[in-house]
Amino acid sequence: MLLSDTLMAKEGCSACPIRHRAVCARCDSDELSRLEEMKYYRTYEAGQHIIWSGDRMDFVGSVVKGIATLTQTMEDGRTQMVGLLLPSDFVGRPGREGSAYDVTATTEVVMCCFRRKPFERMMEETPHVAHRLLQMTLDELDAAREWMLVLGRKTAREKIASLLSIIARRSTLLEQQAADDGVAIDLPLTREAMADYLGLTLETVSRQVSALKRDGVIVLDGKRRILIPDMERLLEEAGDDSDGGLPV
Amino acid sequence: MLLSDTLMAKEGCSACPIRHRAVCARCDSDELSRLEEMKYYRTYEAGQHIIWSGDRMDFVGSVVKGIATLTQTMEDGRTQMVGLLLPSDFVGRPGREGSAYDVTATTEVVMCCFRRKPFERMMEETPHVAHRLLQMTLDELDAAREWMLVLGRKTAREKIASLLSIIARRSTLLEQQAADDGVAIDLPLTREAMADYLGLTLETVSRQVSALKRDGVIVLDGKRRILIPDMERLLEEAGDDSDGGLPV
DNA sequence: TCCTTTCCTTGACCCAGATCAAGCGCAGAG
DNA sequence: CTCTGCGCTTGATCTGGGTCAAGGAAAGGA
Repeated sequence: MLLSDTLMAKEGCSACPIRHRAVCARCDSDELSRLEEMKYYRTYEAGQHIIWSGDRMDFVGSVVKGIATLTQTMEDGRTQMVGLLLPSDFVGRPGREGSAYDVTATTEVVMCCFRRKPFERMMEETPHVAHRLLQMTLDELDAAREWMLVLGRKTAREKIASLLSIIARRSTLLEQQAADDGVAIDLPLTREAMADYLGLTLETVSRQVSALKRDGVIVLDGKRRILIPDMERLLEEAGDDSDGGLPV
Repeated sequence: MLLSDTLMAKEGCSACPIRHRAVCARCDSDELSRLEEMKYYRTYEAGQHIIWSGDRMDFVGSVVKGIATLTQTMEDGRTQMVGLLLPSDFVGRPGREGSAYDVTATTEVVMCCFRRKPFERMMEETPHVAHRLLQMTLDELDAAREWMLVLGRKTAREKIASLLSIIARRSTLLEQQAADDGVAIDLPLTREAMADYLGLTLETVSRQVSALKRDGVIVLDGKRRILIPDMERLLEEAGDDSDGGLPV
């Protein structure tokens, strides 16, 4: 999700400030009102499963509030997070029956949903929506591939720094804070969830967070609130070649 | 790419047996002839770069013949393969200027290409194409996420088995061999390329391939040709929960 | 108030896979 | 036919991160 779109999302339809614009930034008013009639909201508590892997999925939607995770689990219990869903992120696969992943609410989550069939029908008729979804999916694909580099080739310290910089980038985009004297992020994940995202154990995550703190790369305010005094420094630690990077 | 589509691809337009159907399985003849006028072919030698990361990319296309890889590289030289392109796979990002990855020909590769701008224009006008591309991109996203589990949580032995089963699945789909008495695959990758795909070193790849051979899970015929006497056994070794799996 | 639970930290030790190093085998060049 | 180089294998050793284990701290709940 690009900055400009996020801004548009903020000034979007009053009932659902993010979703309409996120799904289709260029819909005309007819299409907007059709979307309006179709939509409904659902709230999930922290820890609740939104979708189980293998489940039949009869809706698609966007996260409006809160944070959800996409995870895959092997029979023996090893789990890997494959996506992090922040407000404005889309959930669901138009044209697919089932979900391949577990989707779980990390905090309380509000979703804006559409029943899948009518949504798919509308997608067929309104090219803009399909086009927008293609762009969003390409963004997700880029993010997934960037994460493959993190998982396959980075050290534990670099992995932590990568995760923090991605979360920092996304939350500064959403909150639009200038961040001249450092960025503060509210870490929405437990150490275990971070470990599942990074392909590490929670002990290693804890140790590396402590190490980054000891070395002055980050400042902890409690367990979950993290201050990043120097973003450049963090990106260096992450081994990122450019400050830019892809939308996640 | 689904089995049914691959079959359709095989009986598709004579000049380019795979591409038209791959891009749009449901185009009517007008659209097909427009595609026909736009297309051109390019051949790349083994080892040649098709696209450099960061390059402006003025075309999109499909692999018709040969194998190409998608890789990401850090400044210090660590590299991670993020995709494997077999015949019928699509290359390029409609709506994007540059490529985020290096695309390299592993064998001799024939690509069927379209200049990006006209292709994008056509995409706007023919919803089927956009829809088809969305489906293909969703497949790639699923494959990327499945790979995240491999990279983040599997052991070296499981990683090798996962790679072999994915290549076996894909090549049996393409070649349509029944494979009752085992599957034979022509490994199109060096040990180093396999290592880059799996987030390992080439020594570890070599050792684990030897171990799988010793344990009778695979049979080597030279360095590159691999026989899989029992596919179920291999999938077990890969730690895959189901024999099914996603299209890659 | 104390107790329980959940999340986190830190230490001690171990092992899978990395690193360093040597050598094999085959294909193409001379 | 030998030489050379590349891809591959295998051995020896090292180490980053996993595993096991012991608490600490903060947030409810009784």
